[in-house]
Amino acid sequence: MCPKIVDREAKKLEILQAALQVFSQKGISNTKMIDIARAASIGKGTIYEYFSSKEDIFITGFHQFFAGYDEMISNAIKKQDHPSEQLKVLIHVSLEAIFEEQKDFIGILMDFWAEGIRSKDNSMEDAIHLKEMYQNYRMMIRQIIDRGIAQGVFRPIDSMAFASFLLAAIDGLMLQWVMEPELFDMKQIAESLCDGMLNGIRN
Amino acid sequence: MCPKIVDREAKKLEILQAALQVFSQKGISNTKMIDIARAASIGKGTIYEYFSSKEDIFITGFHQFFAGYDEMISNAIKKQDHPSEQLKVLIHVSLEAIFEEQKDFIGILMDFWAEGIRSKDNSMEDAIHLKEMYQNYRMMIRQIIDRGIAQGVFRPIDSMAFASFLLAAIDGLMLQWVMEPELFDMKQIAESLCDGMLNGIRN
Amino acid sequence: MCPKIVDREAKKLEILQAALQVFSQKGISNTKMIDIARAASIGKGTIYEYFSSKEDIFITGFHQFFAGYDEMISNAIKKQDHPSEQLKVLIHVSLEAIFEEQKDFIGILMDFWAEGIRSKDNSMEDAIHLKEMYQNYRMMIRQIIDRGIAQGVFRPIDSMAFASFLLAAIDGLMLQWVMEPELFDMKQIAESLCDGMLNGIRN
Amino acid sequence: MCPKIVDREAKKLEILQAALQVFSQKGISNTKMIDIARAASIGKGTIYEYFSSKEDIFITGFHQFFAGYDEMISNAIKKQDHPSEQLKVLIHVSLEAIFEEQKDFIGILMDFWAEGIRSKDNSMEDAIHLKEMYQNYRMMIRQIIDRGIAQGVFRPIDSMAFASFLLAAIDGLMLQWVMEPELFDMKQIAESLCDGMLNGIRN
DNA sequence: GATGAATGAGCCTTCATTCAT
DNA sequence: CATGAATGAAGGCTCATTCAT
Repeated sequence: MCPKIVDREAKKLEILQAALQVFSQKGISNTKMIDIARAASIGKGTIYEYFSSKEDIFITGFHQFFAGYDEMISNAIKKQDHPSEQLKVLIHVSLEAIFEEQKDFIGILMDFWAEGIRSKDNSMEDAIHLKEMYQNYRMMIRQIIDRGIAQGVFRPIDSMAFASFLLAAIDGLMLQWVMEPELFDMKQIAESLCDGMLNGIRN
Repeated sequence: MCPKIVDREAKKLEILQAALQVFSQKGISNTKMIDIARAASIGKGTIYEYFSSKEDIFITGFHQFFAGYDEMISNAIKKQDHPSEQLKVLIHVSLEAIFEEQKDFIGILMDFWAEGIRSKDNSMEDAIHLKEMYQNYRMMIRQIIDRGIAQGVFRPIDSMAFASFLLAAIDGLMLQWVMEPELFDMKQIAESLCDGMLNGIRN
Repeated sequence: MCPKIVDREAKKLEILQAALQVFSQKGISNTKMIDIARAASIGKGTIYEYFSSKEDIFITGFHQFFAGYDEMISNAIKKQDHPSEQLKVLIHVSLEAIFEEQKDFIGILMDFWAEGIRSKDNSMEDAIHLKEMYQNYRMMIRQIIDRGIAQGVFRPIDSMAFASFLLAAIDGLMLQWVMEPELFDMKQIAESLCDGMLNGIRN
Repeated sequence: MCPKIVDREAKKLEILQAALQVFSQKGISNTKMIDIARAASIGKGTIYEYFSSKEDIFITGFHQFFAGYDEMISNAIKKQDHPSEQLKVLIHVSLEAIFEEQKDFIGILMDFWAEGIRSKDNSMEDAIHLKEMYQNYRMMIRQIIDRGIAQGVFRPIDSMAFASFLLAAIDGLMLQWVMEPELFDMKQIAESLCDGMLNGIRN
């Protein structure tokens, strides 16, 4: 709470934002410390006042990125009451919000993905936990479905399998969007996905 | 056609296979030229007799990998006549065959994906064409659907959108499988996907 | 004489003590300015209010260390009157006192030694004068011997050579003690050295 | 025995010699890899083909240096039969030979010494074993003495203590010689040391 | 053709020193 | 005066590529 700490935290965040920016543009393994320093308008050495290594920046960025993502979706869901609406919101936010609010950072999502997958054979495995992140996401979906089933608005489907398919569809669509943004109208795609999914499970 | 050339081509392929093997195990950016050389049981310098650079190996490997993938699917489809069967086969082969026949190479798929996406901001863009590969894949699906519609076995849906969704589901499921292979029984997942997709479009 | 100046000098000394402490523990080239600052419970920048550089600290510490050493021995000798006793005291103090009174600082002696020797090919040569320190020490011994010879208590030996040998023995024994303190009982060693030396020159 | 190995070993030795040369001139911690490379007339990276790190060079050099020293002394002793002669030879070789045959490398002895002592608080302790080297040296002396006592040529003194004193004298004299080479005539000093030591123990 | 020894550009990281507060 | 955040020069090390044999 003392001003020093606030300043340091703020600056650390600033550097992190700069790093995410650069990661997004050049890819993680192509990003040099000097790039981050320049992006943050600081000296190369200053980065090490706030992060212990390049990997530290990556991991911190990774978590911040997904924490923000999670929070965005959680918040959106909490505002809804009805399971159908919650599912709609989840799909829409997952696919749309990120492009609107963090359009610049979409490249990095793919990078984090790749690195996260790669981290299985890595020293980073303990720090990355992409698996757990997916589990959380899957759980979020399952709970919506299960509540919907309990309330009788959804048919008694295998909520786990459904969650996996929905997750797969969202990720897969993102992947295609990244490659050809001009080909996809995300809003419409999201709408279609909602329709398809809800039609399939509505009672 | 002279034997020398055949030999050269054969050796180039051998190196490529070795490279793919190593890429698969260590990730592309963690693979050193010496690793490839050792895997191919040749000298480090010899690689440069067949490839101009590490990037050349990557790009050639990239294309060979996806060409093989494409061919596998194309061949499987050709053996079928009925659009429903073709769709089934496409899904099964896409999800299963790769794991069965190239189980060792699954890691590399993710890597190529990541690099392919990354190549958008890269000098490699002209050489990678991940976009075109996706287009081809999408087209394969569209043609099946369109023929099915023409034959009256499928409802007159938006075949392009359908292809995108199917592609998305396949990619997304793969992604999840890579992270938690033990969680997914691919055969069953593929079956479910077939059912869901075909039910949605069958006339 | 104004209090400010006294304060400054006192603080400078405080920092120097802290520096010697750290030098002793970590070795000189492994000691960072931040270590000294922390040991002195001051800010890193504050050191530069009292010393112009790390080298300045080293040199000042070097001189203070040996000045203290010299003073200790000189004082001990002055309390004695008889040359034999003076020689005994010199040997005992040289070998024992430092371990008893400055046990913590024994590591640093070796470090200063090494740096002092190294300084021959160094920019520090002008500041270190290890050679002169040895000369002083040798002189101290010579004067005792010469007085002893004059008084007829010692045989008319080559006092310079004797001083060198005694110095050599003291340094060499220290060196061995540093490596294996548990192997040597300094008090006993000192006693033996006294006996041997005095026997050799006593009239 | 195959030529490759011979060449590699020869080159490794060449680099080591160059490194020792530079160590000797600039001190170990002031020696940069580029200095060694230039001294060996090779590229910076080439060093790493033969040594894994700067520390590796230091440790290898350290051992080679002392191994050479040991061998020189052992060989000289073996040529003598009588304990008195062996002791004489040991003293002379220890003090003289190194200056004559490796005059250029005398600076490095001090450096290795300093580093060896410092290594007590170091990760290098396991690799350096300065303590063991001293033990070996001490043992060499003890065996000569013990044999002399057994043969009745030496008085029944404490051979361990004697060895320590002799060692101390040798090291201490070296130390002074390094600082003021012009002040000492090593041959004469060695002669005096022989006389003193032998007189003290001869039966 | 095949090889692996040699290379040096380029990277991450450290740390003595500076300077605005 | 005191401070510690900021700095950038410098160093150890890696590795894709070259080239003499």
